[in-house]
Amino acid sequence: MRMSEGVEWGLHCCVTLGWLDEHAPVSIRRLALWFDLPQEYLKKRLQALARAGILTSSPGIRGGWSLTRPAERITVMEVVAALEDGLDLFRCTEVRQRGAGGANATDAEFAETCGISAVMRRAEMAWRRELAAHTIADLMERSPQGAERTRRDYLRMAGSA
Amino acid sequence: MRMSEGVEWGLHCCVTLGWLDEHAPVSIRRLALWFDLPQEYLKKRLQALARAGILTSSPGIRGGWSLTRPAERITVMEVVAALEDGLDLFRCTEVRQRGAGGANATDAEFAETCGISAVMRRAEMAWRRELAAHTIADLMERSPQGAERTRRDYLRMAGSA
DNA sequence: GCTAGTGTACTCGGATAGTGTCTGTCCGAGTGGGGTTGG
DNA sequence: CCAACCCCACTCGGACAGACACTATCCGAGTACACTAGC
Repeated sequence: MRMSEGVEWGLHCCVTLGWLDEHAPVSIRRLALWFDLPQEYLKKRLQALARAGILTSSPGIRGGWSLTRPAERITVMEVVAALEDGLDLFRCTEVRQRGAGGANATDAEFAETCGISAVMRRAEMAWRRELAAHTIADLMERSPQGAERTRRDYLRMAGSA
Repeated sequence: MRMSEGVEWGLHCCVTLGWLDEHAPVSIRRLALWFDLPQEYLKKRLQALARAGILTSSPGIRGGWSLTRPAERITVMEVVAALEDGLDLFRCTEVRQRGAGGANATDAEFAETCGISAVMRRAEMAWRRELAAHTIADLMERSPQGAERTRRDYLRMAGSA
């Protein structure tokens, strides 16, 4: 069970787009160059973020990607949810009802949720709560050096490439 | 990102083995029949739990599987960790250091951990903490009907099959 | 009666194959701005 | 000088292929108990 790598890419891109807000929109080519990521696949991930209302894309020769909202109002949870389709870490398949073990149970017993499922759900909620407690703006503030360097080097790259 | 189904199976098996403690060991054939699961693959999952010191297997005609410890001292976290190899939901690949974006950074900047990685780690810790707070015994107590029914029907099944 | 041998029901570990998701690439189609051409 | 046109860099969405983990099955080998055969 590993989270898809695209989540990391998406978060870095959101932070970078936040830093480069005044130079928005940023093209996928430059973003891919910036992080040395496969351009076509990264595009797919950003499209997923667009469908979730986190990013906007503008077509045309000066087009590219930008945040739809101020970074203070985009939680890490939203980004993760947009990039991980189902988002259910644990999916209860009601094993308890299958086979000889579940054959002679009353309906009442299965009416209440499986204890295992309940514990898993609690844990997932704790995980989500933590992710929802942090925003893209938090991540931007966390690395002021990165912000400065990104703005500086991005302009240099934009000039040459 | 979905947790492997074997985790659910493993937890149900641990709870069942806890309930059937006095009839231990329980053979893999009966466990697979009990939940209508593929016997050979379930065996592999239980072997993983044995490697983690959660279950013991005994060979021979009266052999089978049993818990190594009282259910009060087996946490859900342990079972999940044993069945999910890596267990790192999020794995930081240091995207920030790659490409043009990381080219001109000082070493000092990358010395401290990536903010994204830190947030993810916090969330994972919250998840693990919740899983570690519950034991197999908790799950056993949560469904007294299941306990009674399991003991009753298991004996019936053991008699016929 | 005791011992050795045999059979059975289990476990262990390796080998192999199907399936689904994640990763990655390619292509045709659409769009907006800028440069060019013609009046 | 102005307007119409064309080109370019960008986006969108679908199609497709490879890598990898998860799921599933099969097989040979080892082990403990029960039962049987022979002394």
